[in-house]
Amino acid sequence: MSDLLERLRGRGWRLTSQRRVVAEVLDGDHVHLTADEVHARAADRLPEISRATVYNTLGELVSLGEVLEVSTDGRAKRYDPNAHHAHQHLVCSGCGAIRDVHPQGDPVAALPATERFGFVISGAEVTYRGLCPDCA
Amino acid sequence: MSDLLERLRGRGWRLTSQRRVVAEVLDGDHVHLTADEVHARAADRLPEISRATVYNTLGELVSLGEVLEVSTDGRAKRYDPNAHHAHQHLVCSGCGAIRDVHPQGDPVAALPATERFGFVISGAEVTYRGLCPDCA
DNA sequence: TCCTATCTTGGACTTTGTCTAAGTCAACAC
DNA sequence: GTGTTGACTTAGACAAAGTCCAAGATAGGA
Repeated sequence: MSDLLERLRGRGWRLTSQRRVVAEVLDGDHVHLTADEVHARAADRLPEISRATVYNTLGELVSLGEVLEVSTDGRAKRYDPNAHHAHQHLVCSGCGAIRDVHPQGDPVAALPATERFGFVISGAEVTYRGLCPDCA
Repeated sequence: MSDLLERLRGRGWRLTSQRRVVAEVLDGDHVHLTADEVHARAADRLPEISRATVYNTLGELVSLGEVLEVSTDGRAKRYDPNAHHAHQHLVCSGCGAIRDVHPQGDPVAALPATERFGFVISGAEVTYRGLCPDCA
């Protein structure tokens, strides 16, 4: 994730301790935290950080394409730092656990022209649902 | 939708005027209303209907499998009465318009066993994104 | 017609997210 | 190293979406 900070500096970002901590919290695989969870973990390291700053920083990371916004349950949005490798999500209907998964083929190709109604398609998001080994 | 009311009566539902109006509002193709929109349209016919009743009724219809809950934007959930024909959704990134679409093949089949991590998969939801003819 | 479990209501409350005005500070120039 | 300045952060008010509850109303069976 340190290269992320370099990329952000290259885009004219001021490198504040708050932004650094948010970026650090979002490091790793299969990370899908809500904004509140990001705030809680960031506050462990930087107790004064405000919710508004966490929301601002997450929004900036999303619009820069460094982080994906995922809403799998209609509740809080989740933030996925794995934005540079195409993937979909597998969600446990029992406990809500989320895994990144890689289906075969391109889902967009499965939509025939007659089913596109003149839309210019830019992409597709797939959410697989099921029960994880612990919940099954 | 009148057969829906019959099915509900068969399941022991009390047939109140509020439930009848909510079911009527949800009649038709390509209907994807938010709870607030359902409430507004229901209130046109039955001014005293409360938001709580609309939420209750929608929740009941969803758990009976008569209506699908769709959250395409992380904002308000939308309610889709087309629950008895498998379909996916195409959403305009410009204006938010939603169409029901029917991709080829089964998206679940595209997920190899090695990518299932021991989950028992129950289904998949696909959201296609793009620009509609008016917004393009 | 009466009874009662179920349903509805209004309003308080919670969660998630946005906005604003005032204060702070990173980065650049010197 | 010091000063300057515009971008950044903060606390708290606000808003949208949804849930919960106690009290009153009513559908449908007896």
